[in-house]
Amino acid sequence: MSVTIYDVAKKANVSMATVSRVINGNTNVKPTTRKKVLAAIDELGFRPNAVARGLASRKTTSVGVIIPDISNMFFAELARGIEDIATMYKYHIILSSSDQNLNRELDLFDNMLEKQVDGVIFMGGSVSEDHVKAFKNSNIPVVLAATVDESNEIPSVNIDYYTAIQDAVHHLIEEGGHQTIGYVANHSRSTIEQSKIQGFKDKLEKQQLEVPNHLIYEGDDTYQSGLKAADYFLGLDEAPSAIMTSSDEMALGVVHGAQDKGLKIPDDLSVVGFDNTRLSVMVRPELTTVVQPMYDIGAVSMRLLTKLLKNEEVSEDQVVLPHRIIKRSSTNH
Amino acid sequence: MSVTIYDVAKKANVSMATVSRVINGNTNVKPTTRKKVLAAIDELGFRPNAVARGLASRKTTSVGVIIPDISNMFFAELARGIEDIATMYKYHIILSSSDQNLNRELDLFDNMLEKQVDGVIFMGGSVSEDHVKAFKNSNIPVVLAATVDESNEIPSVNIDYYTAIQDAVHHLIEEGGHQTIGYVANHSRSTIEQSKIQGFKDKLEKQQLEVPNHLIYEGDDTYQSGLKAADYFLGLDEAPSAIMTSSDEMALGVVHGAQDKGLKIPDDLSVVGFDNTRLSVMVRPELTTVVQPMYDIGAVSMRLLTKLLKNEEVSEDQVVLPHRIIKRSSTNH
DNA sequence: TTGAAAGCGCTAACAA
DNA sequence: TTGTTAGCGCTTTCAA
Repeated sequence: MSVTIYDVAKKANVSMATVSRVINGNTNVKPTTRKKVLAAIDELGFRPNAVARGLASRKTTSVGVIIPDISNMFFAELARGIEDIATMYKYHIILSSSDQNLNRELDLFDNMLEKQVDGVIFMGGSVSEDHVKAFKNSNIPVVLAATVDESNEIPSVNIDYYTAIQDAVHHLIEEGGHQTIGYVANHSRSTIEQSKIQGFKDKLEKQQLEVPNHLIYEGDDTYQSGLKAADYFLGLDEAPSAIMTSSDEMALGVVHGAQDKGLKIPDDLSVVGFDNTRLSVMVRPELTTVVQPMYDIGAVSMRLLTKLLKNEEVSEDQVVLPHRIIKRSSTNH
Repeated sequence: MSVTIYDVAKKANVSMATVSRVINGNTNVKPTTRKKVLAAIDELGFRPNAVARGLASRKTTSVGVIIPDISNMFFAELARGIEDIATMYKYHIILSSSDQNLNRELDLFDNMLEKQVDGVIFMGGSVSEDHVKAFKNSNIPVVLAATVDESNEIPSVNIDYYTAIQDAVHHLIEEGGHQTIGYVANHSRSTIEQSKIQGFKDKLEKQQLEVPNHLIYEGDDTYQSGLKAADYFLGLDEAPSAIMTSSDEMALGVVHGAQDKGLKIPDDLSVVGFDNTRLSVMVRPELTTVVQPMYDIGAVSMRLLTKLLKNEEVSEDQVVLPHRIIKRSSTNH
C-alpha cells in the first residue's frame, strides 16, 4: 500500500488537514509546522494521489485534446503548442485521435467527460449541431483550434482562411501574371475548406477570371494525391500555369508530379502550398506557402482555455491569428 | 451537481450496488433489473465518474506516454501506434513531451504516478540508472519503445539497430561498390545511436575499409543538419561516394545539399536514410532507407503493456522487431 | 494556526 | 440475485 496523507500526519504529529494545507501551499501554516510536515513527506516518500484529490476537489488539472490524427505533422505541431502551454499551467493532456469521424469525436468527448477533464481543446473538420449541443451541455469550457463553428457559439482560434487563399492567389495573379489557376482542395469539405474554395473562386471572379469546375481538384491531403493532382491538371487541354493547394504536403506532391513530367518549377508551373509546415523547405524549389501558425494556434487555444478555466476576463473568444504569404522559389515573381 | 449512481439507484428502485454491477457489465443481474437500471440511466443522463471509480478500484485505465517530441513526425507515428492499441483496449493516453531532458523525463514520470496511471510507455535517448530505479520502484509496468536499456531490466520493443546499419552499409558496399562512406550521426549519442555507429564501424572494418573519424558527422536529426553534413562531406579532400544517415530527415537534407552543389543522386553520390518515414518518398530521387516500423513499435509496446497490466503470460519482454532495407533510387545498385 | 469530521462517487467484500 | 457497508485518499467547511 502506498503512503497517504494520513501516514504523513501521524509521522509529523499533526492532523491530516495540516498536511493537506502544506502540500497545497496554503499559507496558514506555521513555518515550523510546515518544516516538520515537509520532513515527514520526504522521509516517507509521500506522493499525493491526484485521483483522490480530483474526487474531493472536483478538479483534475487535466484537459482533453481531440485532434484528427496525431501522426500528421500538421496536427502534431498544434498538439505541441497545446502541450507546452498546458505544461506551463500545470495541466496534463489526455490526447485522442478522431480520424475526423463525427461519432468518434462525440464518443471521445463523452469519454473525456467521464474522466472529468477540466476542459477540452477540439480540432475537427466540421462542428455539427450535435457537437455544439454536446459542448454546451458539458459544463466545461471547450476551445476549437483551427476549427470553425459557424454558429460562433464556441470559443475558437483560427486564421482567416478565406482571405489567406485570396492573398495567395493575388500573388499568383499580380506578381506571376497567371490567368489559369488550378486548386487542389481537400475532399473533406470541412467548413474551413469551404472557406478556402469560396475565397479562391471569389478572388478569381473579381479579377474577371473564370473558375470552371474542372480547375478544382479534390485531393485527400496526402502527398500521393498531390501527385495525382499534377497528373490531372497537366493532362488538361488548357492546363493551368499555376496551382494553389490546400496543404504543403499536397503541394510537394504537385511539385514532384510536375517535375516527373519534365516541367520546371516555377518556369513552367508555379505551385503554392498552405500551412508552412517544415515540409515546405524540404523540397526543391522551396515552397511559396501560406503561413498558418499551427504551434501558435495550439498555444493560444490552450492559453484561452486556461483563462476560461480560471474564470479570467476574456475580451474576445473568437480569436483570429494573422496569416501571411512566404514567397520562396516555387512561384515566379 | 451531476447525476450519481445513487440517483440512478433511487430512480430504478434498486441499491447502488446493483447499478454499479450494471454499468460494469457484471452478469449477476436479473435481465429485468438490468433493463430497469438502464432505463433510469438513460432517463437521468447518468455518466459514470471515472475519477471516483479510479479511487475506489485503484485502476484508472489510463497509461502515460513519455516521448521526446510529439511534433516530430517520427515520434508522432509511434504515438499513433500506441494510441490505436490503447483505444482498442479501452485505455486513455496521457501524453507528454520530454525533449530528451533527463530531469524532465523523471519529473513527468513522477507526475504520471501521481495521476495513478496504470502503466507507462517510455521513449527517450538513454535510460540511466535513475530511470531504471524509478521505473522499478513505481510498482507499475513500464515498457520502453524504440529505446534501449542496457541493463535489460525493463521490457522493451526495438529493432536491431546494429545489424540494421550493417545491412544498409552492406548494400552500399556490395551493390554500389562504394569504398568511402560517410555517416551522419545523431549528436544525442543515445544508446541506440551508439549501436548504429558501432555497427557502421564494425561493418567497414570487416571489409578492410578504414573509418577515419572525419567520416562521421554529428548532426542533430534535422533537415538543416543534413544540409550541413552534405556541405561538410563534399568539401572533404577525399569526399565519400556514399552517405549513410541516422534518419530520413537528415538524408533529405543530404540529398538536397548535394543537389544544390550540382551533384546527381545517385550517380555522383548515394544516400541512405533511416526509419522509412513518409518523408522518404517525398523527395526526388526517392530514398533508399532502413525500415524502422515506428507505428508497429508503438502498437507492440502498447500491446505488451496491456499484457503486463492484465498479468498475462509474456514469453519475451525484450521484443526485437524485424527491420529491412527498402532500395529506392537514392543509391546505385 | 490547527483539528475534527463530513463528504467526493464509486467498488468490493460480505451478507442475505 | 440483490443490498449493506466500508473504505479509496483527499479537500473543505466549521470550530476551536
